[in-house]
Amino acid sequence: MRKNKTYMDKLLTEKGFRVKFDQEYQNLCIAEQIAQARHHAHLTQSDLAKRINTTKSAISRYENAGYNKYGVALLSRIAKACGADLKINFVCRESRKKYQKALKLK
Amino acid sequence: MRKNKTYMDKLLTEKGFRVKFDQEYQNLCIAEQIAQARHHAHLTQSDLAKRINTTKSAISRYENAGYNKYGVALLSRIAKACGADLKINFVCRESRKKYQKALKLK
DNA sequence: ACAATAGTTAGCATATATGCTAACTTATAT
DNA sequence: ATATAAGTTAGCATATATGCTAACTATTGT
Repeated sequence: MRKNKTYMDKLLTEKGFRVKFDQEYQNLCIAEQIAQARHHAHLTQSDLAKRINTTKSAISRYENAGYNKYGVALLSRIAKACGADLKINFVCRESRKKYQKALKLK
Repeated sequence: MRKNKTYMDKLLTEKGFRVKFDQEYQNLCIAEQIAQARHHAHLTQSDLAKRINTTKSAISRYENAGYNKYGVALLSRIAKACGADLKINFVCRESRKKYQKALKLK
């Protein structure tokens, strides 16, 4: 993901922004997390690609937020190569409400 | 995932248990989380399958922990149908250490 | 402005995920 | 014991994820 023109920037110029944002929020998060983890490890897309035996185009695909077909296996390889662990959790909406209430969040 | 004979039970009878456990821990977690979320929603595999327009065999495949080829899109559909949200996070090992230290965990 | 590095995109081949059917095993209830 | 429901497994067809190349655009530094 380039620094100068983010996916958010693109979306903000489009109609129906809010709708798309809601639909793609999950994916946006994944894309951003990959880029963040990679930057945190001081790696270029090419560097990361080499570490996991793929090419920079595959990394770019994952970091561009229109993408929505992530595989857990590849996400996990990417995370490890960036010195991170991939955590996947099913968060029950009901228990989250309780949690938020307990913490007096919104 | 059946109640009476779990994947853990199977593993415990095998040699090299620890090695396999470490390798498959992530997947084990996903499989278990799906089953837990489904049970929490009081759904059978068939029920869940209908909700997301697939079949019980597909659900069973995901709940059986030998599986390691999860797609985020399908996981997300499953989570929603169980009243849960799928959360995916890149957890930096470094920051986790700090966190554990702060909490005086191991 | 120029070169070098970084990131993106399109398009293709192949591997793998998903949906499906049907037969099987296991659990539950009567 | 039997019937019914629940879960598993195998095998197949199709959709899609992944790896790859090559050309393109953007960024950075001099």
